[in-house]
Amino acid sequence: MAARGGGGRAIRVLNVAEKPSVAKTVSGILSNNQGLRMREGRSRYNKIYEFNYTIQGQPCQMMFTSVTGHLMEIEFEGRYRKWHSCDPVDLFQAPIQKHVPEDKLDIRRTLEEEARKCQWLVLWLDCDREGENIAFEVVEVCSSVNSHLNIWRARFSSLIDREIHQAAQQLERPNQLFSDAVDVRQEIDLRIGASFTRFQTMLLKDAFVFNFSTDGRNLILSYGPCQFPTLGFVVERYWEILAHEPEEFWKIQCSHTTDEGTAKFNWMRGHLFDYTCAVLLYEMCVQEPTATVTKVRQQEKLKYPPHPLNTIELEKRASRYFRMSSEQTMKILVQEQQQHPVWGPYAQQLLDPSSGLWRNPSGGGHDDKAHPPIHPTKFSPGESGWSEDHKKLFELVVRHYLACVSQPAVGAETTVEIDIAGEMFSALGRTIVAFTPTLLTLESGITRPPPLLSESDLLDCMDKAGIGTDATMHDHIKKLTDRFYATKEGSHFKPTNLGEALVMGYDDMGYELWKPNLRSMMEEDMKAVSVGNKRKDDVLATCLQQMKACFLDARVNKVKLFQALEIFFDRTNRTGGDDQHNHGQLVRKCDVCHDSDLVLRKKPDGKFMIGCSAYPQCRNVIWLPGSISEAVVTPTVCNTCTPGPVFKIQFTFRRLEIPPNFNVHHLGCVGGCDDIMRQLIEISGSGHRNFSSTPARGRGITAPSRNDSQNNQQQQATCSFCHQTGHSSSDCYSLTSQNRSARSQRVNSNNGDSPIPCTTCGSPCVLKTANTESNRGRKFYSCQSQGCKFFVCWEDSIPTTRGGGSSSATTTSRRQCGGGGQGGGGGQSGGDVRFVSATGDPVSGRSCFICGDPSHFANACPNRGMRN
DNA sequence: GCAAGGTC
Repeated sequence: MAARGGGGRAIRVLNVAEKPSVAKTVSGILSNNQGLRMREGRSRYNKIYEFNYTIQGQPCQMMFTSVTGHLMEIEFEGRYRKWHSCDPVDLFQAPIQKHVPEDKLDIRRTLEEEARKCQWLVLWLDCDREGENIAFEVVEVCSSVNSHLNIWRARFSSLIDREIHQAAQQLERPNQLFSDAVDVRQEIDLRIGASFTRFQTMLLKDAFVFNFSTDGRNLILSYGPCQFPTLGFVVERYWEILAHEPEEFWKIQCSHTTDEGTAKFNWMRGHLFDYTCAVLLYEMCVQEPTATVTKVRQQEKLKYPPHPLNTIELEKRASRYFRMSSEQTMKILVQEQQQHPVWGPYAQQLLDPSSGLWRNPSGGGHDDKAHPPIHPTKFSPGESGWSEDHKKLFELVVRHYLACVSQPAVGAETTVEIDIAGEMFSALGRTIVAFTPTLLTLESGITRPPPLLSESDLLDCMDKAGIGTDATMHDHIKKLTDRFYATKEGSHFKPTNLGEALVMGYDDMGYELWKPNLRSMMEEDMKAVSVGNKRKDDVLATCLQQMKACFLDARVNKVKLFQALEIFFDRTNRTGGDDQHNHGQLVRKCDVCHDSDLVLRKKPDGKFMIGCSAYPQCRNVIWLPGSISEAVVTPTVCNTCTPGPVFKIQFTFRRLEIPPNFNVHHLGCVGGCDDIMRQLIEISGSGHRNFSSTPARGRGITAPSRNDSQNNQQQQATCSFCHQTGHSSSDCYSLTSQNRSARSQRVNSNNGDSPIPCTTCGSPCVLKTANTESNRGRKFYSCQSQGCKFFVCWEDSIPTTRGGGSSSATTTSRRQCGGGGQGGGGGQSGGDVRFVSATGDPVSGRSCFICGDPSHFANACPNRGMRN
């Protein structure tokens, strides 16, 4: 710390913590609970503590208050807040503002009032990026009323006396770069989330009959950079389960029973999928059954203590051991602890240097900079007023902590390997010399798919991929059920049809928007901003540019979303609200030809028109004012105009092209009842006239053209996917999972004689039959490869004629998959040895090798097994 | 009516 307050007089210091409890605790520590006074602030929860303290020899009169997390929020400027007020793509550049929301205004008043009276501001926010950003929010509020404040940052990671005093004595300056990284995250999250959510919702919500109850709530098909990858994990596992093909395998079981008990030996090949081969080996063992012990290995086994608990690990363990949800766990966490009758003595022993029990905890490799590993802060018997869950959780924290600081457990392990007719088996923990097995059988088993993801698995996936923070992960999981994207069955998550269809739609476009990569890339960029390796504005511009390109492309390919949803849901006769960009949005039935629809379209020059969808056979047209900048058909039906329904249109006019007494926003009707519309046509002319005043912005329809990239020559790299400059396709946020043209070539080149290859892994797809009312009996292809993503397309949408080979599409083998194989599809793993039979013939016409009866296999033979 | 991040 460089500066000091003036002279010997006490200076007034405003201290601000991230939450009320920290303000209270830190005040208690710094004042040593002497002369500590508390008074009310403007906000009910955020008290103000007062005490005297000395910083670097300078007497200080301390005022200590708090905020409750972020003080400010970002939001689009007013005219972009209504869903139909603009094209969702505009949200990638719509102006945004940071403001203190209504429910935080009282906290702002407290800060303003106190800041006016103070010379110093000391920020006691958490020492992570979010905390740094909140610090700057506090600075903004306080500086606005007192520009002379000397601003300091206290850095601490736990509420321990020594650390708090040290932080107060070694004040630093706040770190702008850390805060910048959060500004970038907030803006990207808002723009991507709002644009895709509005797009998806308006496109699909009214276009399908969703056969589930929304409990009276408005259905929102939200997209978020955290919630969607979380859904992705759930769907991906579900697909692995669906794609799992049970496969029979064979293993030789061997055990030896004596008076001391039974030793079970595991076949070191694990299991074989080739029946003939397993039989051959088994027969060799049966004919020559003496087991020779080839190796006895005795070694000391150390069981290392666990790493200290971080919040996520605590949530995972609480979920696994107690079936407590992560949300519950967070709530139950406690601070109080005293001498405990059970673990108290062990703790005392640990602390005794002469016991030699102590060992410094190992590093877990994670550091969020804001919190130390979870540890008991005090002792508590925990008997009074604690719920059972409360006690269990506390015991977990204490026991885990004691384990962390203990020496590893030492055990002895004996491995015995035996040889029967050249086949090796092994057993643990027994010492035997030579023997004839009491049991030697050939057993069959079947591979099982992995289970659905549990909450603990899901938290693990999110943690590994960096999705969310320890405080928000359970919110993202909960959002999946709130949005009807997934259901919780027991402690496992299963995607709903809606959740699966959305992921399928984007996947089929070739996008990885549902995968964690996007968030991981953003997180890397945030880190680069926070250490000064990348500039805030550059990261923002690049990311938004790429996501906008991705958005526009997704809109062009929205038919994929329709196709995916059609598999599960029936269509309504309403088109989606986004349809202006291809087919037009339905306004009413055409009153000239009485056959087709009048639809609202945006022309390439940016002007809007309403014409008959049967053009050029029917040339009916309704003229619109030329001053319209945006027009979107709403679900609202005019109750005056007939024949109905005539859907009202939300218009936005260009301010300079309409008289001042007209509103730029107008929910209008084109059925003839709307005087405002008539007047505006008279004043500004209709859309077919050429106005030179304001060139049309032409947004929304076309993907970024090559001209865009040519205009910007100073950046060399041009992405081959989104055609944006400044990055290559490998760094593109749009993250196509597949080259799109290669993808369509694969489907189109199918000559009908072979099964449709999966566009992801190349393995054959199977034909399935849809079971919804409108598509019942319609066939679609889906990849059945283990661990592969799902490729889906309707059979009748494939342009080529299939020549009698369609039945071959119903058979598939997962071994033909070129890209699958990971993802833990089989419940059985390890030791899989696959044999190709010597003749290469398929194993057919099997009969029991023990008795020769073709009615059963050896595993079901009454004569199976061999006993001494 | 939209995100994710703080926190009560």
